[in-house]
Amino acid sequence: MTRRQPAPPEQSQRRIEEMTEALRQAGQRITPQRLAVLKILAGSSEHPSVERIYEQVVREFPTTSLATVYKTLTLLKSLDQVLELGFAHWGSRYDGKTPHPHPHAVCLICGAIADPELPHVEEMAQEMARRSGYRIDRHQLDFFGLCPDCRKKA
Amino acid sequence: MTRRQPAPPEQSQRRIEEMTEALRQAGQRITPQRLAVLKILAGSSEHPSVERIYEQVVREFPTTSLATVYKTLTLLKSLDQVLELGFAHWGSRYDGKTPHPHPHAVCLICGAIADPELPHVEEMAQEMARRSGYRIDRHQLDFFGLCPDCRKKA
DNA sequence: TATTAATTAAGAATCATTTTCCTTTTGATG
DNA sequence: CATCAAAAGGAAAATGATTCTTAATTAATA
Ligand SMILES: [Mn+2]
Ligand SMILES: [Mn+2]
Ligand SMILES: [Zn+2]
Ligand SMILES: [Zn+2]
Repeated sequence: MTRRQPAPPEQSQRRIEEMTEALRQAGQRITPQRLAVLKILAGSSEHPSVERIYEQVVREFPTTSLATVYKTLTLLKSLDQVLELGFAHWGSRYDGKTPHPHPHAVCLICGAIADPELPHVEEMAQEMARRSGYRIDRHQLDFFGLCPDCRKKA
Repeated sequence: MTRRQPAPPEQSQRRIEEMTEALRQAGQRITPQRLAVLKILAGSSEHPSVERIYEQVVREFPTTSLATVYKTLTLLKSLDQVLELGFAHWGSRYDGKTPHPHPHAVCLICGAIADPELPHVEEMAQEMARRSGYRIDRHQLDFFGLCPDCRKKA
């Protein structure tokens, strides 16, 4: 007897547990639909859109509505278990693997999103706080351009 | 006889001329409505919203429609004469004084936006290009928190 | 099993922005 | 100055992502 679904890699597994634990601690139920959303967030590094998450949840639970996906994301956001990348013109994208703020490279053609580690980000946030007088709580640092694939094709 | 309107400061005046010149070079007409939008953009450091710009234009030209403001902003964006700060949840804000990308501090309570000079921004963009393999064309670097006023009140 | 609260589905509503379509204005030309 | 074509403006409808509302379903637990 073979597995129908490939087992999630351990790192993804760990994130699923972190997220379910966060929900439990907040007194929230782990429903099948929520678990499906969690798994997609923990297993995907493409920074999926709501629509993309919904497509995948519907495969497993065909009656699921978009609103449920939105609500689950709002809930996870409030627990800092997912990072929302809010774009004005293309709708939001979500990162469930690395839920704290970090910089992103965004392809203007195909929408691919990469998140390489960048040094000096925290220093920059502190410098911004110092110079502006604002208390800085979070940031969204987006660099827009063309991904390697689209550069070749362009 | 006194002036009804305060004369715009020279720096603002220079920006108005730059913008009108850019429109002319693009073969676009300088209509009264467009000029009104230009003046507001050149004279305001609050990073006004569309709504805010509209309010002020309507004072001078009461029949102006929101669509005209949107169309003018789209035109100015295409000429790189205004910088759009696109926020997913609060609508866009515009900077006509400094139309090239630069970092901002955004108050989550009152919506105030500051733009102190920050060093090492270009280095960071280059580092992002190097590490991601993307060709980076522009960026939007937003730091969210509380402005000095709202810190006191909170 | 009964009680209660949480969650869900489905569709309506919202809100910023864009589009459509018609009217007005503009600038060139005679 | 009169005429005309093109550009721009105005009003309202359309759009699209997101949120809200309501009623039905489900889960927790007494
Ligand atoms: Mn990321
Ligand atoms: Mn600015
Ligand atoms: Zn690409
Ligand atoms: Zn404030």
